[in-house]
Amino acid sequence: MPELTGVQKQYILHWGEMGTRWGINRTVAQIHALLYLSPKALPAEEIAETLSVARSNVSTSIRELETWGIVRAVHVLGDRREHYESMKDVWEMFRLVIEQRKRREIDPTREILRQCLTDLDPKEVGANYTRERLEAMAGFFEAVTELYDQMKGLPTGMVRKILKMGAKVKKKH
Amino acid sequence: MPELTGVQKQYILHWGEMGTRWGINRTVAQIHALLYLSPKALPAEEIAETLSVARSNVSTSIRELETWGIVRAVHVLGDRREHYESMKDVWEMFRLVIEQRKRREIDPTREILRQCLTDLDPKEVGANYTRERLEAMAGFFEAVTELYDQMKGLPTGMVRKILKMGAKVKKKH
DNA sequence: CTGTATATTCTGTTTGTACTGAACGAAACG
DNA sequence: CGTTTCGTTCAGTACAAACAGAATATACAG
Repeated sequence: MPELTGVQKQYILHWGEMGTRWGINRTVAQIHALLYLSPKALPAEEIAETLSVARSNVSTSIRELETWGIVRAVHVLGDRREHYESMKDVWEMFRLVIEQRKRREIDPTREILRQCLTDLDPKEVGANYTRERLEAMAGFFEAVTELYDQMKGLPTGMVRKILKMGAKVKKKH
Repeated sequence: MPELTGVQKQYILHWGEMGTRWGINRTVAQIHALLYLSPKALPAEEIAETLSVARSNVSTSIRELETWGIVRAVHVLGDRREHYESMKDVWEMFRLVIEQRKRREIDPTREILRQCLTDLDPKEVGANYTRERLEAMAGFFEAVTELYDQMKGLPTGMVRKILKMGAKVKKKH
């Protein structure tokens, strides 16, 4: 992946842009896009050059991608540099990312909601209303978690099957 | 909603924190949390005081929440200020947010991917590999869109039913 | 029409994050 | 054992988003 073609550039730039919207930093997203498109693993230096960012930036970004488990270092014979490659299975990549965001964002929220419901003093003003609202919110997060648990084990093709079944159930009503 | 109770404070602060992680600004999220817990609509001033933020900040944040359709202004007899209230149906709220984020983030990405596949010149080096990767990614986004379309019309309880069916299908294999 | 209350827009400031370049450290090479 | 090559960490800088407060606009009351 020496010089980028127009299409590659477009994809990488767009991916970087999308990343920022999802709370993922632009460089991290761009590096991932680059590695995803690259048929072979790339050394840090080449990534830095290709994207015109500092090597230190590449270093920390790669670290983050590794933490997520969607990029890993591989070794090339006769080269002592680390080469980085992206996971290519798109479904698995998103599964990993979602799993971890769930852990960091959904789970703590469920926890807080439970805590709030425990702490809620029935004597204070409006406690009933507050409880009602918190319980509605908590119920939603429980359902989302359930949904996640159901989906996480499913192989790729399975999702579509279930979707079709869902469509049928919907029609009946 | 004059003074906040401990539980309310906890919820609002956490919600603000979560917001930032999802690319939603803290004040917007906090205001939403406040209105969600409030049994009655609140005027801008009271929101500003309760959360200790500038009224201008409240103004723009409310505007954003209104754009999403999860907060609206209501009028109170004998008071010419606008009072704001949050939608209380959690599922509907998230449906609205997701719908709009999909429009702004998923749809353009699908578009770009299609564009990239069209623009891809078979003659340039590695075109086959690039196409393979882009198609895998495009396929994923198509599936997500399909999933979204299937789900969007479903009433709340229906989701669980489908999940149960999914669980069964899974067991068979 | 004038004054007052409310809402919005604008401008400058603050704050937090991303990033660079340099310093440092560690591993391989000769 | 010194030198070179990589990789990481650190300190300062740059940038973008969020925010406060002032200025402006709008609507209502008397």
